[in-house]
Amino acid sequence: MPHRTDHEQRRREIAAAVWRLAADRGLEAVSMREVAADAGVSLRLVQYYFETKTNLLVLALRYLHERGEQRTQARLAAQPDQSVRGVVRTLLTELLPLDPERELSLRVHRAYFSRTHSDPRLAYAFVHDETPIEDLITDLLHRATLPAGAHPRHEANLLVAGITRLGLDVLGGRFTAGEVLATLDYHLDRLFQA
Amino acid sequence: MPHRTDHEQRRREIAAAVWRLAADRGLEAVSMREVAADAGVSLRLVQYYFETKTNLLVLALRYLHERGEQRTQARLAAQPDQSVRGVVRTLLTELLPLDPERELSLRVHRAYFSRTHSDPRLAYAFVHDETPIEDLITDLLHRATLPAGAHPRHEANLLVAGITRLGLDVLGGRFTAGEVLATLDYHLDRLFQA
DNA sequence: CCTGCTGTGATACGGCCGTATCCAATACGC
DNA sequence: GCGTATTGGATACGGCCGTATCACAGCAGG
Repeated sequence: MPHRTDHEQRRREIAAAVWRLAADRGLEAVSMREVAADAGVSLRLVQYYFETKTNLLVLALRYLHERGEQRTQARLAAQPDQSVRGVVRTLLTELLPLDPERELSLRVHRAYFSRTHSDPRLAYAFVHDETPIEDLITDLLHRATLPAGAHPRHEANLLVAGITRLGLDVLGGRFTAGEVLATLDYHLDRLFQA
Repeated sequence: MPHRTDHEQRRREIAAAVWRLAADRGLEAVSMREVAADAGVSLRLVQYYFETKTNLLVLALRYLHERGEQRTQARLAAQPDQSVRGVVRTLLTELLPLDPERELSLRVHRAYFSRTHSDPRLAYAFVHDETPIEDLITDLLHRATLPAGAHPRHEANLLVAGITRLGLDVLGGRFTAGEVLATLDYHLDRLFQA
């Protein structure tokens, strides 16, 4: 056992255990003991690196946000279609469980969601760690040629809120990913009709 | 038959305590003891009328759904504007916290939401107790004259999902009720333009 | 009148929780 | 090479949880 371990790395490994537990069985299954067991370390270690449970939950969420933003940036940079429509579509499909990683993110967010409104520290982390995507989409829509009378802010608000909810509906089996993508593309067609 | 007391009535009173606790402090604050204290009865009584905690949570949710459907029916019957647009608007504004009763409903739903995906019995109650409103809206849109190329199913899906999410955003203070109503009316204008 | 079922109280039990404490092993600065 | 800060294990503590048990009041039907 090395003397000098990489705290940051350790914390990320333990946070990943939080993600797995929260995604599979909800936040109420995330206890210090369960996290330790899932991460393959002792209870004491989890205490050692995070001090308190609230801290653990907040940091695990922050790490998840970081990873999400990196993923979004990477996907934006990598895609061939750099049109406004293409960028908007990429931003919105980040909110859907289209691969295991995005599905994990969504499940963890769902697990955190309720607690977010009864625990102030979690609420802060939940709200402040992410840039409001509505503003981004609104700006992008302003930059494009839309049909007469189209209102970027109202369009962005419903798109973001709707796709966010439809992503959760996919998790819950109320819709398939294909159905949601069809709905999304229908609305993009409507907005960006040539 | 019951000896003295009205079981149904008792259960509803206790369920109301569940609502209050869940709305204020989340589902994790709903313990048998807290519910008993909030309802002003003994722990034993809660056990007596509901047997188990899962039962308590499921029935409390069912009562809430019942009340919501009655409220929707009443509002639909009472409103002067019986046009398709008017009915669609009423159905959708039922999803927003526009008065204390709808706000309570929304807060309770938010509290239940996460647990819904880790507890099978709650999941069943959550999904099966409510008629899928998307189908209703889709039918209504089919019945109306929409702009060329408008697709009722896709329009209904985004409207319902979006307004559902925006209602929660109002609870969280990310939007005001006025902003959300403006977004809703913008989209209704778009669909029902004369 | 008594037997028995319904309704209610007080309290006990075992379990998991978050946190705290005590202690052992390591490896670097000196 | 030795002390000491860092890293980690084992275990204890007090609290709340869901559920179970024991006791008992009052009305019902024989």
